[in-house]
Amino acid sequence: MTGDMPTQYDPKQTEDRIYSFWEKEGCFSSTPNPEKTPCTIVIPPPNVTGVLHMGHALNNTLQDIVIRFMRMRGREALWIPGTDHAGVATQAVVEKNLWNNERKTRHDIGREELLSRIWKWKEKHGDTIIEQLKKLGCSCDWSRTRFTMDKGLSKAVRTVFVTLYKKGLIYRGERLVNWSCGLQTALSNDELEYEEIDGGWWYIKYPVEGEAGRYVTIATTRPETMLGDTAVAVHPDDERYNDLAGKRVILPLLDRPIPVIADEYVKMDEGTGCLKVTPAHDFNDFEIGNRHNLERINILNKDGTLNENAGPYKGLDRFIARDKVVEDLKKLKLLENFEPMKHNVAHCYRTHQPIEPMLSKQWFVKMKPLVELARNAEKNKKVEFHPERWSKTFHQWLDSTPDWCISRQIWWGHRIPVWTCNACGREICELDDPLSCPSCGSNDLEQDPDVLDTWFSSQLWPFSTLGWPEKTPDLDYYYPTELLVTDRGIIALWVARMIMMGEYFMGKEPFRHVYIHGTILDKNGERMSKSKGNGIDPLVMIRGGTDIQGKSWDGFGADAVRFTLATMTTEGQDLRIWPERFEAGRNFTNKVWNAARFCLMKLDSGAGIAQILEPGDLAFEDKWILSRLARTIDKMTLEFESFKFCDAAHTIYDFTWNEFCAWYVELTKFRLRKEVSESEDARVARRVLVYVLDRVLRLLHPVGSFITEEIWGLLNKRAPKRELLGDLDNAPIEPPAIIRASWPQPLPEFVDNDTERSMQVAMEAIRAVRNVRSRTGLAPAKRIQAIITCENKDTYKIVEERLDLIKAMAAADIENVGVGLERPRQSAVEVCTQMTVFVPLLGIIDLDAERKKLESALEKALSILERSKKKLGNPNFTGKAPAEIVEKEHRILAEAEAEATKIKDNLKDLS
RNA sequence: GGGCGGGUAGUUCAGCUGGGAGAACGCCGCCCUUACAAGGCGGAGGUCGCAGGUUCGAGUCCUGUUCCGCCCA
Repeated sequence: MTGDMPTQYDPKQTEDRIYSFWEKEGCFSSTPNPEKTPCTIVIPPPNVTGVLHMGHALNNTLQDIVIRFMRMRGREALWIPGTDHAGVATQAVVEKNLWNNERKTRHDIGREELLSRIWKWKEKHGDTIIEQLKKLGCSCDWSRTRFTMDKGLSKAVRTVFVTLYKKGLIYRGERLVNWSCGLQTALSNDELEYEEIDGGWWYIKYPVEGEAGRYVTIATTRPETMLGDTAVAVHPDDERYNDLAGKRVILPLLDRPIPVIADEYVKMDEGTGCLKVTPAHDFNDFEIGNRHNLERINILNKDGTLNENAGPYKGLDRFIARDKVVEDLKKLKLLENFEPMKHNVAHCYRTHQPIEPMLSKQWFVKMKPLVELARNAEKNKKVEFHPERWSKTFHQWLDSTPDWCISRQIWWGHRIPVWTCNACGREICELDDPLSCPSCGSNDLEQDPDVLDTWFSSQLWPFSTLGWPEKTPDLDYYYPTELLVTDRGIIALWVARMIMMGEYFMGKEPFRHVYIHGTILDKNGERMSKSKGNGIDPLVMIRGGTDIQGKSWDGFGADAVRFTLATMTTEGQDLRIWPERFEAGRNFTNKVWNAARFCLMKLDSGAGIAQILEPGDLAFEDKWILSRLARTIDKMTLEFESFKFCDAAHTIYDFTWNEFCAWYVELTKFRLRKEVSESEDARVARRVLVYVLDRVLRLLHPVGSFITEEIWGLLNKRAPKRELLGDLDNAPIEPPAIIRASWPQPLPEFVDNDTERSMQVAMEAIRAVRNVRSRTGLAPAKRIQAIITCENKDTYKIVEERLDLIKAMAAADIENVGVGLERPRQSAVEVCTQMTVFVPLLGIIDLDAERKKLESALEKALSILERSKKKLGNPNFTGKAPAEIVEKEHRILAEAEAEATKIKDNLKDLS
C-alpha cells in the first residue's frame, strides 16, 4: 500500500501536479469576506523584462510563507501579483531587437510603431517571471495580476498627476538634472550610482582683465566645463582676493571676460580659494548663479558632445574635449598643476557612464509636504520596519531628498498629461484629454512628449492594484495592506514614496509592516550578477539543469530551496549562498517524507487506530511528544507573527527531526511490533502518531508547501479523521487541502513538565549506554548488559518507571538499578549528572580507553567545580547576585563535586 | 565626509532585555538496525576582532580602535 511512497521524496513527481491542483481548486483566490479580517500583500512588481533570480526567490518565498500562514490562521488572505513596465529597461530591449534585426532606430519607425512593438513584446515575453514564480510555489491570486501600464493603473497615474498638478505639487522648471548621455534622458537622484574613478585636480590660471601678468588660479576636476564658466567666485572675507571682487577675468581658450564675484559658499581653505562657476553644469554653481544672476551657458548636446557654445571644441565628445582643453591650456602655459586623485563620481545606473549635470526643462514633484506625511506615518507607528533599524535609513532619506524629477525623455511609459496651446501658450492638465484650448478655443494643442518615471506608477501600487481611483469594494476591504517584503535597495525609491502616496490619496498608510530582507551574495560575499557570471538560477536549483558554469544539478525541489532560504533569513543584511547549501533543505524534506512514510506504513499494516481516546489512555511517550508539540506550536506561532523566519524554520526542523523522528517514532516501533500490532496500545500509538504528523505538516506548510500538501493527500486517504481525543465517529473530516487547513491551536493542557523531566532522565541513561557501546566498538544491534546507579531516590524512581523505554532505546538489558551500587569488576563506566552507568564487559574492556574517557570527564568536572567555588567564595557575588542565581550556583557546585568524586572513585578502581 | 551592519567552531550563521558558548554543513570513528545512507549512533573542534571601562559577573552594556561590507553625499 505504501507503494505510492518511494523511499526518497521526488519533488519532480509532485510539484506541478500539486500546483495545478491548487489553481484548479481556486485555493489562491480571495474575495472580500466581512466575516474575516483581511490580510493583503502586494508583490513588489518585478520588471516585466525580468527573469527570476535568487533575490526574487527569497523575496517571494518570504511573502508566500506569510500569506500561507495568515490564510491558515483564518485571515482572508490576498497576495496580489504583477509586473511593472520598467520604462528604460523595456524600451532598451525592444530597441536593441529593432537594431539587431532591422538596423533601425526608434526614430526610424516613430513613436506609435515603437510602442506597438513594445506591447507585442510584452504580450509575448511579459509573463516569464510570473510563470517562474509558480514554480517556486507562490500562492498569488493570479486572476488579479496587474501591470503598471494597465488601463486601470494608468487611470490612477493620470488622476494622481492631475491632482498633484492642480495642488501645485507638480511643477515644470528649468533646472539642472542628472543627464544620462547614454540613455539621453534625465534621471532622478535615486537612479545614480557612485563609482570611484581616477581623476584629479587641474589648476588653471585665469588672467585678470587689464592687469597684465596677474592671474587667479582655480582648481577643477572637470576642466572642459570651463567653457561654460560665467564667473569666478571668492569668499568675501578672503583677504588674498580682497581687491578682485567686481573686477573681471578673461576665460582662457574662449577669451570671454567673466566677473569675479564674492560668495560665502566658497571655502577659503580648500584648493586655491578661487572657484570657477559653471551654473549650467554644476549643482552648487547653479545655486551661486541664481544668487548672483549669472548667465547659464549650456555647452553640451544631449549625447554628450559639445555644442556651439564650446567654440572650437564644438562636436567633440566631452571626454575628448577634456583632453584637448588640457592640452591647449598647457600650450598657453595656463595649466599650473595637476594633482591626481581618486574620487566618487555619479554614474548612470544602466549605462555606467558618468552623469552630466545638465540644464533642461523637466517636471518635478515638490517633496516637502509629502515627506512630512511619510515621516509621521512611521513616527506614529502606522508603518513599522522590521528589522526596526531600517526606519533610520528611511528617515535619513526623507530628511535629505530634493524635489523629484519625474519626466523621462523616452517613449515607453505613462505620457505626461499636459498639453500646451500653441496659439496662446496656455498649459492644460485635466483628467480627460483636451480637444481645444479653454482659453482661446484653438485646436492646436501639443502634448508634452515625455513620459513619467516608472516609480511614479509603482508608488501607487498598493491601491492602484485594488481599483483606485474607483471606489471599489476591494479597495474598501483589502486596503491598507498588511505587509510589504522587500530589499533595502528600494526603501527610498519605492517604500517611502508608497507611504507618501498612500497617506496623501487614501489617508491611510499603504501597509502596516515593512520587512526588509538581506541581499543574496555568492560564496565569496559578492553580489550576484550576470556580468560576473556568479549567479545561481533558482529554477535550476528547484528543477535541476545546467547552471551558468556548466555544472549539472538534479534539482533540490521548491520546498528544499524555500526551506533553506528561510533558515538563512536572519536579521543580518546579507545571505551568502551556493548550490550545496540547498542540500540541508533537501535532506529535511526527505526526512519529513520518510517520517510520513513510516506513519502511513503503520496505518496500512496494522489494525487501525484507536476509535476512542481519553487522556488517561496516553502512554508516557505520547504525553511527552504532545508536551513538546504544544511548546513547538506556541514558539512557531510567535516566530511567524514576528517575522522570525530563521527561528521558525529551525523550530519545526528541530521538533520534526530531533524529537518526533529521533525519539517518538523510534519509541512507537516497539509498541507497533507485529506481535502486538493489534493491541489497544498500538492503536493509541497510531492515533497519536497520525495526530502529531498532522500537526507537523500544518506547521511546516507555509515553508514546505508542496511536500506537506502531497503527504496531506496521502494521509487523508488512510486517516481522514485525525482529532486527538474523543470518539473518532464524531470527529470532523480533515479538509481535502492543507493549504486550507487551520493553523494548529495552542495545546496548553498538554504541557507536562514532569513528563519532560522524566524523559530527560531516560535520555541520559540511554545516551550513557550508547556512549559505552560506541567507545568499546560494540555493534549497535548487539544487546549488552548494563547497571544503573542513581544519584538519588527521585532519579531512581524515574529510571525504574522508564526501564522498558531505556532498555529498548539503548538495546540493553538493565540487570540492576539502584542507588549507590558498586562498580562491577571489568566494566566500562559512564558518569552522568544524575546517574552512573556500568557496562560489564568481560575480557573486552579497553582499560586505556576507559581511563582516558574518565580523565577527560574529570578535567571538565573539576574546571566547573573550580569556577563555581570561586564564585561562591566571593562575598560580592553571594551578596549582590539575585538569590536564584546564587542558588543555581550552589546546585552546580554540588553536582560538579559529586561527579568529580564519582569519577575519581572509578578511576581508582581502574588502576 | 555622514549613517548603518558585521567580525563567535574548518565554513555559513544563531545567540532576546548581562548569570554554566549553540545549529547546520564539513571533519573523525562505528553501523546498509525492516521510515529515511539525502540515514543511524558516538566524537573532536571556539582565550566570541583588539584595548579599555561599567558590574559580584560581559559574546551580550559603554568608550576607543582595527578590518570587511552596504547606503547616502
